[in-house]
Amino acid sequence: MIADVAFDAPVDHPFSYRVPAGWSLAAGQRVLAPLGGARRVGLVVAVRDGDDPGLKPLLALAETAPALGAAGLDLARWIAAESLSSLGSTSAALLPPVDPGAARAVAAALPSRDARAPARGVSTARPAGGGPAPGGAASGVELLVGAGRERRLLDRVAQAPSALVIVPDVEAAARWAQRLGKHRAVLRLDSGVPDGERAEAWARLRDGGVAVGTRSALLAPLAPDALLALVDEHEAAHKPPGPPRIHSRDVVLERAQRERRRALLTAATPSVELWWRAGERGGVAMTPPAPGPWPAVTIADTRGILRREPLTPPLARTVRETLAAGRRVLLLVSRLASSLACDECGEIVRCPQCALALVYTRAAATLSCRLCGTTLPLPDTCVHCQGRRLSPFGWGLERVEHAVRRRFPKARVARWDPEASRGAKGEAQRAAAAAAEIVIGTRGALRLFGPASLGLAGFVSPDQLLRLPDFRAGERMFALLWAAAERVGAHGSLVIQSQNPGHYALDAVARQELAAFYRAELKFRGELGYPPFRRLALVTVTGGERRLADEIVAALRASTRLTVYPPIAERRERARRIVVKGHADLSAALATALEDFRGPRPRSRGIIDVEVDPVEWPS
DNA sequence: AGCACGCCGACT
DNA sequence: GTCGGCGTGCTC
Repeated sequence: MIADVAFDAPVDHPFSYRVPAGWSLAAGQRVLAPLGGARRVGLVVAVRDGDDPGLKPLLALAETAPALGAAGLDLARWIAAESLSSLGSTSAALLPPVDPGAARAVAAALPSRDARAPARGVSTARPAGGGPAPGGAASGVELLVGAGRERRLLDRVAQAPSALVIVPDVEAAARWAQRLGKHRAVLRLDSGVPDGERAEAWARLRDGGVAVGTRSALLAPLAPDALLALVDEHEAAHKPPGPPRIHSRDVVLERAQRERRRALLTAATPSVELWWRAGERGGVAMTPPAPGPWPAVTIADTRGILRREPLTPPLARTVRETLAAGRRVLLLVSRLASSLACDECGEIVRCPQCALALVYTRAAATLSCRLCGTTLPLPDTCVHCQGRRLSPFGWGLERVEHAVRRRFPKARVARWDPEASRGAKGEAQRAAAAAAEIVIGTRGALRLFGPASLGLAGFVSPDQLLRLPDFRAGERMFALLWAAAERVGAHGSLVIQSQNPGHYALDAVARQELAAFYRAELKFRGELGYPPFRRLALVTVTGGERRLADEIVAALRASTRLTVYPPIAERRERARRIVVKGHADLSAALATALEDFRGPRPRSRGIIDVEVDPVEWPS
């Protein structure tokens, strides 16, 4: 017998090994094998008949039963293909860590057919989870939005015979394990528990039960009637850098469809992509959200002012009233963006083709588009109001803190700095923030406050988010404003200072009307050919010869399915970034176009990195 | 990804 | 005369 094994390495072809006599081995099982002189863990992707004396033998089993069944392995293949990544790196990121102790024990038990090797490991065993639910009647994907969505998810999981709940990060996993664990035991598949416990949870879940995990648990084998859930779909942590290079939501939707499984997704502010799929044709059901507690929302126009003083009279007044009422204040400041806006009307200088905020380079006195690469000289006047003052002005944490201390000298003020919020320094800062009456921070500071614990959330200049050179800038701002409103609740205030007071995102928050935002945003996305109507990919070319990037552009241009924007030099010198726009078949079109540059015998030196459906736009 | 092999500078 | 820099290339 020969086993084909995929490794966590940037080679996307498997390596073949001889299977020692007497072993029971199945695709989806991890093994230890010699590779490049080292013992490495790999995933068996196929077992076939044959005998090649030139092959090295496998060294040991890394687990007694396959971590993935046939369906799980196939889903991993789909993710790898969809993200143009290797199956080895993709599956390594989607499996629990191998317990080295257990691996040794398994090795010691072989090659004798020891009773400790469960029958499940035999290649004729049933697929480990992933089989279609009997009858197939239970399938369906539902999006839960609005007030009470988490309560509804808890109820639905409580009613389900079995469930896998995917959350954005380990902290959320601990929190949800506690919430779900009130009535029944909860298996944890995230890195917040010891590896042994995690591996055991992975193996037990296929027999039923409720499990919580981060995206690394997306392929966990499930009982046929298990519910699949994804919490806070809008969180960026569902697609962090690194493998698996796909959004967890896309895996959940694909898995639900393949396995005819019920799936629930919750979000305060769903991604535009998901909201669109919740429309008539997308196959995702959504109940219109019922209005929940909402603060009094004030939008303060800052056009033409706000150069010396970060707080407008409405915001300053509300801060004073909130402090007088003995309640806490959070002032939200956004990171400075390197783009220009009109001081008079607030209009942001944008690319005429792409509508992205143009990146302002002071030294070169130019504006350039991060998508299409267009570079323009600095304009003299605002295209909207003919105003003559265009500036990169913005408020940072320090400047706002200084101004607030001057204005409210008796108040306890603390700054919440995302850079310093970890470690011992973070603890001190956390304590200071917990005792403060006014906290000045970035979006991460919202986590400091429980529901309805805030008297006032004030946005000093959320327009800075709109100035980011990202087509999701509006979505980001909307999500942040909405999250703040939810934290304030019914008995507090939300004050939004803005140079764009008529922006549809502000209007939607003020009216507590989710649909109003998505209507306008989808119109914008459709007109300019952004997701969800078209798909994007970033191709970054590093190293190689000068001509490599040009050759790749030529290869991509040859595809009728792709629109290619010329390369933009990255800050890291020698790296050049190409933006590609495509359709639903983007991954396949990219794979075909780049065939000669990838694969086992690449025709070129240099690193070609492909990020499909990027969430974080490099700026 | 590791890890080796491979040709050009500062050391016992 | 060697030790070692990490640039290219392979790993079943």
